[in-house]
Amino acid sequence: MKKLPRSFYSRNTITIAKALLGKTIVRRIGRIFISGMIVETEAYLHDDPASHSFRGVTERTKVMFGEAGHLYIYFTYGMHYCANVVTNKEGIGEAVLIRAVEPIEGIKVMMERRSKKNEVLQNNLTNGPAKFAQAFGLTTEHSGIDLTADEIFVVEGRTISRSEIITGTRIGISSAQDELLRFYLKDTPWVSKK
DNA sequence: TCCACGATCGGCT
DNA sequence: GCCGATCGTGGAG
Repeated sequence: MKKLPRSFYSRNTITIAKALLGKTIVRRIGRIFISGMIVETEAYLHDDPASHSFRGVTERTKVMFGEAGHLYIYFTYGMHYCANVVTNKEGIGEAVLIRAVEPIEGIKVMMERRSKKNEVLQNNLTNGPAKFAQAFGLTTEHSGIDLTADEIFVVEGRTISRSEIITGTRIGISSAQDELLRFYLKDTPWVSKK
């Protein structure tokens, strides 16, 4: 399957947040493939007080201001990582947070990383941004990786119709709480819990 | 230097 | 439903 090209990522961030739904994100580790269908995203914009880019370029956030189509991963709450896709033009500072995926390949590896039993049956493996990052083994060491290269990338998945996309408010933020910048697929048990 | 807080999760009541 | 874990980041002083 074909990787999404740079041009996919260097567009309007909200468009990309919706367009990523149904796509498959893949991590390759040697011959092992871990993949999942993206079912929930959030957009973080340049003039958005909830965005890490809001106060300008810092050591942590500089990759958000870099070229589109790279990963921005940050560490939070002293123990969790969250992964974003950098979007829009270089210098703008926007990204899409991947909040949840439906596991496809590498489920055994994901379960080992999450070190929990029956996670798949309970849809608990990747239904949250830090759970997804943990299952895929993503940390700040992977921040800045180019998604058009071979280690982590996104490919076409299921075709999603407009009516399948639910829009809502973002989760876990303390400013801009009313902005409708969260998008998820209807009728899937793999979205995060509120 | 210091320190409050966080794009969360899981366990406990 | 609530609360504690746990530490890097960056704004304040």
